[in-house]
Amino acid sequence: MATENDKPRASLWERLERPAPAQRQTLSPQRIATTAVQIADAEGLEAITMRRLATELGVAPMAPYRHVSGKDDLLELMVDHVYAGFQLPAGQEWRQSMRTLALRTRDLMLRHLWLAQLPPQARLSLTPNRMSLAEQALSALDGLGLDDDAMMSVFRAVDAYVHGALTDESAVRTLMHEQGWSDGDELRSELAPQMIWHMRTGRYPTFKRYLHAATRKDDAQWQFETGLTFVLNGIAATLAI
Amino acid sequence: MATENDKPRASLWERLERPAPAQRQTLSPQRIATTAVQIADAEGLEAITMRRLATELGVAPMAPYRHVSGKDDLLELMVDHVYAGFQLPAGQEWRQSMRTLALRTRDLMLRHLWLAQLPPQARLSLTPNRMSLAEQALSALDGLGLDDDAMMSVFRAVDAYVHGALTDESAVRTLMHEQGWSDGDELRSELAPQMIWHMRTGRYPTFKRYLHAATRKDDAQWQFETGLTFVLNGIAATLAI
DNA sequence: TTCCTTGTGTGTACGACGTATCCGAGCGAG
DNA sequence: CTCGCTCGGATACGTCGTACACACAAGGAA
Repeated sequence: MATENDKPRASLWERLERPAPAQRQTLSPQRIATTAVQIADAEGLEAITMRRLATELGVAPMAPYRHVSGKDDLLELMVDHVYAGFQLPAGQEWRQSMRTLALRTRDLMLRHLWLAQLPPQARLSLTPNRMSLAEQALSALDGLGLDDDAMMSVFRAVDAYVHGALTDESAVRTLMHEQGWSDGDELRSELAPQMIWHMRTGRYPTFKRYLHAATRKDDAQWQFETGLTFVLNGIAATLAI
Repeated sequence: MATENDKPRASLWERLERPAPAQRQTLSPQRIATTAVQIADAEGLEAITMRRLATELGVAPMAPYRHVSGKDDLLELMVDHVYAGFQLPAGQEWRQSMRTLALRTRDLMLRHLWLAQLPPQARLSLTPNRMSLAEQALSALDGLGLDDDAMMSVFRAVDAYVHGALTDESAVRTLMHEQGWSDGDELRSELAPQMIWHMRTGRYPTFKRYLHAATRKDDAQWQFETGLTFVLNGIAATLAI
């Protein structure tokens, strides 16, 4: 016969919403999520270890497994935790809503750099708070005369841009954090030898010119907003909204 | 005194370009890169293990360390390897160039799903082939009357959108590959219980409507191109080019 | 020739990791 | 009281990245 997994065990979110039988224990999904997020914020995603988590919780290594089925589950829980309370102001113009969505997502991802490094499972996970965010975004696009595919394409385009921009931005910050570099100058001075070597090959004249002439090289905020403006203007121009 | 790292050991790329002293050995960075990429393409990034790599090369576990300083170095080598030969057709309109850049990057990332899962170090690494790509993209934007910051912002916006869109797309494919699901139907039928449970909560009416009414839900290519059109139209409209 | 340096692969070993499995203590329901 | 459930503890296994000491080969200097 097949393996005995016929009853596939209620999903994480389903279990969480059940009555909670006398929640008096020292461990709970909430506490686990909070602690794990603290660790990851302070020391990066690699610091997230079932053992480290248990230590931080003052508990044996296997104890968290009672509440979380494994590391993948833990990561999903963390994602949902940081998205809690993400609210989009209602009743605004679509453009303002999408802009707010983008800026708040950026803030969130800069506060939790590990969000940009999650494995595929955790990226795709349909957590309640992320579902809620999608719902809010879609309903901000409702009533503009767009069909459902178009509405989703707008949301997805903004979301894709934001995540793409933030993978870069948080990779830089993660690197700085890991190396203990404090500002952009230190970063540049450490990476300079590599860059200089590349430039000396003479293969990248346009890039070299950029390095010398650009004035916004380190203005991540400006770069993000400039790209965001492209995206929003493109949506408006293409869909005539 | 400080640690004795005063001479910081030539960078990976610097070493690679040196004359190569009698390349008669069984191991070489090329062979290592090719083998590692094969493994990752076939079995995903988690299958990349120094030991597994060594086995595949028919060599002792520690042998590759002679050519690659560690796993991070290996990943950079792999990235450079798959970007080899990425050429943008010259002499085209900026819009066509950016579109080609986007479509080819998508192809590349779908062929090598692990590109979307790299750790921060490997994402940022300035490999020769990626530098060359940046150079080509920037020079395709040269001569349009844009200043250097604007040129880079165009490149970065397109790149950010592509990477953001592809993290989703390759997460889906990675999941399907790992689980052995062959098509989108199987994916959906496996994820359906989760989704149905969420929908039953009644919290996501707009999203639910989308699920029922949308016709492009599974057309990843259409979604990608639609978003890309937004971005390119937005660039054109904003910068008047 | 002989020696010695330099580059390359081998063997062994260590400390961390994720997690399977078995235990026992506590407690509410009958 | 006792049954059975829930929850944390203890132990253990296999795998990971990689430090380290060694062997062996080729080639230039003596």
